Amino acid sequence: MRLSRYFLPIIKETPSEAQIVSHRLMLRAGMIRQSSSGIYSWLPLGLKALKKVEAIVREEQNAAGAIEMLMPTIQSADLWKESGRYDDYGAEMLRITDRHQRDMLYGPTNEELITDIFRREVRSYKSLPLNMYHIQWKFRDEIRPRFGVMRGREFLMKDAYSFDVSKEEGVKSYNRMFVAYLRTFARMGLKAIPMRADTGPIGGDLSHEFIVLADTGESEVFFDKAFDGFDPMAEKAEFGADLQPIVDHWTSKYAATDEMHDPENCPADLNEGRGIEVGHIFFFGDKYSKALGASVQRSDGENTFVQMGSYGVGVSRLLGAIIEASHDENGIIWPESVAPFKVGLINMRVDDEACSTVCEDIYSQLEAAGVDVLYEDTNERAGGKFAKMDLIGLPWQLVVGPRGLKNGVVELKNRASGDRIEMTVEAAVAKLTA
RNA sequence: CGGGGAGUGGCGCAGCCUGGUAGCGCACCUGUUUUGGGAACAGGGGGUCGCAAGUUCGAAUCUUGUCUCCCCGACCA
Repeated sequence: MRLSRYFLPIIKETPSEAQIVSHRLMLRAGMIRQSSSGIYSWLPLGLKALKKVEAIVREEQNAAGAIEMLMPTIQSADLWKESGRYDDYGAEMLRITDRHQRDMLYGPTNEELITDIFRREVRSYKSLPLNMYHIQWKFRDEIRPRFGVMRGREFLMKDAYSFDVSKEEGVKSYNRMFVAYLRTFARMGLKAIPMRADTGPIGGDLSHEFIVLADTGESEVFFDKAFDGFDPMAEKAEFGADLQPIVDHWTSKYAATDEMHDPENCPADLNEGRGIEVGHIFFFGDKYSKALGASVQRSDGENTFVQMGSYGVGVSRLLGAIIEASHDENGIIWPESVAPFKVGLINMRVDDEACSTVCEDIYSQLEAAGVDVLYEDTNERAGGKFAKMDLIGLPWQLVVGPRGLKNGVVELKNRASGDRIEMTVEAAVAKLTA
């Protein structure tokens, strides 16, 4: 992408409405713009990063055996009245009336809808286990939206729903999601710790929140120092195998948010910090299947209410969480796996023919190799180009200027480490396409 | 919902107390000189001052109402 033809509205000053660093940087880097309180438009750069995060979530869900589908944002109130949550959910649910005066709502979650689909179609235990998910926009009319996309009213969420014939099988489904979540967050460069959670309005008795550590997190967290040495990617996840040992490994050590923390009954030597909840998984048994009459016939011929779990990831919130966890005073530092572009190609002198020729050549080579590259080909001054690249935080900056070209070199800068290395064009292209 | 604050060119703000027809910085456009860490000079465009009533010869400024946004608290992926 050529920056001269891109839409990247940078803000030099610190926006006054943004209190936390991820919100400030997302506004400044031209990723998002607020549309109304807690509701945002995703500008091209922000959308690109959002799609990267979404792709990782999707890959790990698929790997764990979940099947993607898509349910609507607008739902009929009927199912919610049937489950009893139409009244329970309260003012947080955005209620809408259509032209025929039918009660509708903008979905805050999808347990009812998925259960309805299930009960209409599935009759036999032979169809189980089943886990279906979608990645869809949700709306919860938060009392007070804040922190940009971290707590918006409209947000993108991955929610998966598992169906099993028995509690034992249901726990296996739960464990698959548990491990998928460990991998998902790790791949985004995040350290996420599963913590025993309050099940809240969704209900159930088995539940974990996945908390990313960040100073600006919303809840206080307490966890065993042993987590410092835990690496989710070290354990090879074989989703067909018994995952209980991995889950046990991660849940045997103490970890709790403030609401679940028990100072009377925890190890003495704990890490304390703040965290951002980026995922929440529940096993709630037959709570919804009973309310909505979703049952299957077992091999013994008896009918049984299906055992369900639900598994959420705050996809749009993750963008904020990643930036909270990875930035410096100059801007965002994207982990390569979720960076909107892998490399920013900086043409120091657009009006210098030799310089531009080399840049064009590098640009087409990188594009041809499938490298996501943002070519800074504007007429801006050097300082502005550097500041902008640091702000948007692409992992690599390739600086091409007449000064270096005189000696046959370009400069490759690593955003995270700040290291700059001079090398030939060929070496730089080779490094970036490796 | 309770408490606090703010709405004035795209952004950040001043002006309001003490009414007289709107200003600064950045951004934007043109030109010239510049060009390796957010350039300089000159010229230029852009605002019915959130909205609505009212007071007044006259309202950004005073009064009332209303909408929106932000911050603190209770609630949430």
